[in-house]
Amino acid sequence: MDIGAPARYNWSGPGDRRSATARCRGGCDRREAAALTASVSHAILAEETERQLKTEEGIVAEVIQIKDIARYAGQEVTVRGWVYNKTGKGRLQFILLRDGSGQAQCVAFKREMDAEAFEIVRGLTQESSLLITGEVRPDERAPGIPGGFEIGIRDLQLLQQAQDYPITPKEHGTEFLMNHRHLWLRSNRQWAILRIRATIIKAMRDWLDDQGFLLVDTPIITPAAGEETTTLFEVDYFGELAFLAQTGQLYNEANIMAFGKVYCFGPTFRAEKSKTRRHLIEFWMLEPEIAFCSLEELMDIEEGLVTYVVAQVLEKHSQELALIERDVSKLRAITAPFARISYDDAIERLQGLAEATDDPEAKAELAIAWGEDFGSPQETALAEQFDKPVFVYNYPTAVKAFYMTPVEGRPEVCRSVDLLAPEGYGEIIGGSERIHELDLLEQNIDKMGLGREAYQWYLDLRKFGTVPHAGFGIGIERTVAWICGLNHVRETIPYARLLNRKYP
RNA sequence: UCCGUAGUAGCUCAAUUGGCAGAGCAAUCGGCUGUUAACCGAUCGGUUCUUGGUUCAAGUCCAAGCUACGGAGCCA
Repeated sequence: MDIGAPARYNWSGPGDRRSATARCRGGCDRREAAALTASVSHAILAEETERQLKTEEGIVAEVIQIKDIARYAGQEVTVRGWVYNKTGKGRLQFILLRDGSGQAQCVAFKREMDAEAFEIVRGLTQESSLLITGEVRPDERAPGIPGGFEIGIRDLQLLQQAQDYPITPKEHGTEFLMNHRHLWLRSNRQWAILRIRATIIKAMRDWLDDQGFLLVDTPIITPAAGEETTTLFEVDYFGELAFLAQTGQLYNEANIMAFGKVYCFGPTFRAEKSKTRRHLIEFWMLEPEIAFCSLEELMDIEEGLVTYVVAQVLEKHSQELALIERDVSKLRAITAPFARISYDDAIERLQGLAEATDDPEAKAELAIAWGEDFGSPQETALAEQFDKPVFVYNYPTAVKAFYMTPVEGRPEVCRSVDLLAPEGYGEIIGGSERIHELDLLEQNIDKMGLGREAYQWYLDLRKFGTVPHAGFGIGIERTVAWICGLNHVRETIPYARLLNRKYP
């Protein structure tokens, strides 16, 4: 469990008025400064004021980001941020200041600074906001991100003295942390995960852009179901029924006929009553779609995308991966090619595993007959046989969506492929060749009872220059959970929407 | 929706066979010149999830409900 910012402080009660700047910018008396706290605080935040301050009395030096601290060794700088931790040793005080880019230890010696400024340091509470000015010096004892450098405090300006920050140094329960998600984001572990998430999304988009894909946005409010009607959120669209999108795929199929290779990226919504570590009600998905593409070519693309994303995270986030204690040797193993096994083969392997085990419980969990879709324990058992993601292709047509192409001469299976992540993270990608023949698609829509009217535009695509094509969807949160080694997707998104949670 | 576990101080938890409601952390006050979730001393802190029941006596037993967590199904 993640712990919050540690803090120890033993001075400054609620009645104290310490939220004054150490020195008012007009050179005014400190008592006046206290009275002016609010207006000064606002002013400090303004860019113009910052420039003014630089010209006065040396309170503010060059404002830097803590991630760049090593470049400023020996120089006086100003950092702006929040108190992540404070350790008092009497006349010596340590502040761990975070500024969003990193963390730096700031050290206050009573003898070396103004008495009142020192008292402000002594009274600092967890998550109080302030500006600190002082000299950067290398010190191998200094913790931080990156660490190894600290700031000897010469002066500071308190913006706000925080009171009773709820996330304390000891462990907290999931419910408490999720109720305080807006504050939990400040904790190291959450900070690291969400930075990696951003890189994963950027890497996916960079790779696709470089491969000649075009980002083409698809609607969030849609007139018809993408797949099944039971899992949709309904929207009142000026008196008519509409739905929140659960996929952009059908629109992607229209878009490839205009642009060749496209992808959409956005939130999708599923009103499923799923309550597992792999499910969110609102989740983000990236969906590429390619004209003139076979299932084999689709697997090549997925493999290229996933290996690039993992490599980018390894290259850019060694610091964050260390912070969340991810075993990076497992990630370094993620290189092409990935194993490709058929559904038939997968069933045989699972039946073999079930036979091999003596544990009756495990035997029951693994039991599967041809034609059934994999359950969660089966998916995990299958993926455990590989130390890389594994492709499983040609699933039974009956368990897959209506638009997937049947295999020629063997219509009971279809040209579909899932990518299962290792370490029990399950399916992160689902994709297929799409049916491009009008008759067959119409038959399937009728068979599923979906109603042709709603799919007229989709059927049009098979009338005006239809071509073989394929595409897939990759779930961002599952990918982040796997790459970060998290046991639940709720930590992979800033504000998770779960079965019983829409707050904060 | 089903199965399992839990709900006690702001947080994380303890409380023997049904017999005075307890600790660590946080907060508050004091001490400390190299801390890494610092440490030491003191103080403050309670509708034991709710409702009803059994009992001389209920945090503990019974019933119903609520909430959360873990798992299943469904899926990315």
